[in-house]
Amino acid sequence: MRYTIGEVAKKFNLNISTLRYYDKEGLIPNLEKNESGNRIFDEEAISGLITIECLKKSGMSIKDIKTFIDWCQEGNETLKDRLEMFLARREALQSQIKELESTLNYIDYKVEYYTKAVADGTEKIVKEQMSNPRLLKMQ
Amino acid sequence: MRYTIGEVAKKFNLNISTLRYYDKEGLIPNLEKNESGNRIFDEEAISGLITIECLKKSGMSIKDIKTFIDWCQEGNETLKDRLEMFLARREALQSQIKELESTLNYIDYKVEYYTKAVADGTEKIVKEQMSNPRLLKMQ
DNA sequence: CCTAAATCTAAAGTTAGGTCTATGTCTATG
DNA sequence: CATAGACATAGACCTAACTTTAGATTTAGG
Repeated sequence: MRYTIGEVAKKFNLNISTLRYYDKEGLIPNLEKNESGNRIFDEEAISGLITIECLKKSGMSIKDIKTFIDWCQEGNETLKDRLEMFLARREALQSQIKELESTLNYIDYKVEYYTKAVADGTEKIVKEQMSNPRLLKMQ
Repeated sequence: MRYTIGEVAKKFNLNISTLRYYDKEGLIPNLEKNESGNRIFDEEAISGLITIECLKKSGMSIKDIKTFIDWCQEGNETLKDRLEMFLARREALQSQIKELESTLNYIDYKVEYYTKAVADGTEKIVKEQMSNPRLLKMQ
């Protein structure tokens, strides 16, 4: 299948200018254009965008994604670099998830705290009762 | 305990100017100053900063954190707002974690892919073999 | 065929969240 | 008691990742 920029924008829930910006930054190599200059996204471009979205979600910068895309163009010589990059991304993601889980734990405590405060109609009581061990552990 | 801005910056691994910026933005209400104007962070300021860091990690903007801090100053009238905010934060965090886990799943696939590619010395073989079901599911 | 909607480029503008600079005062130590 | 290091303010600057604008061209449907 082949898509216009508008179709792709809708598909990925991205702004059209974001796609043009990615193209300008070199994230979509070999992007076809028709005779009058309109971009045509083929399966390869789409699958590239899926990877870009994934790397973005993993916290990578556009610049670093560009480096990866360049490696892909360079062929088998860069396979090891690419593997190492994904291994590093995996580590990064795993610790991000751990951090979010610990943040969630603190939020859970706050939910408990304010649930009680709302029930009491005042913060005073819960403030005295919950000099919380979990909170102390976090510091 | 009472701390100088430098000590707090070290404790939280924040830039000194970031703390001044937070102060300017109103995130640290009732911050004491000594006679010559130097900031003094007491237990309350520190515990506020812990909450700020937590809310930041949960993806909240400085502006929204400010709204919360203001609610805290306003007293018991805003308890319900605060509870609702933390409930919303919890939801947000839970879906962030889910999204990161799904991203991790895709990265895992890429690791597998490139591990095989590196072993083969070429991408060609793995590219043909792994027209991956997991990948297809993601799209 | 006509016109609204989609696309193009280049370049300027925006936003969040800091970070840095210049200039001056304060403080702690040998 | 000198002086290096910490702190202060105001305001300029920075970066990433878009987003908007202006002005021109193309495409698609009635």
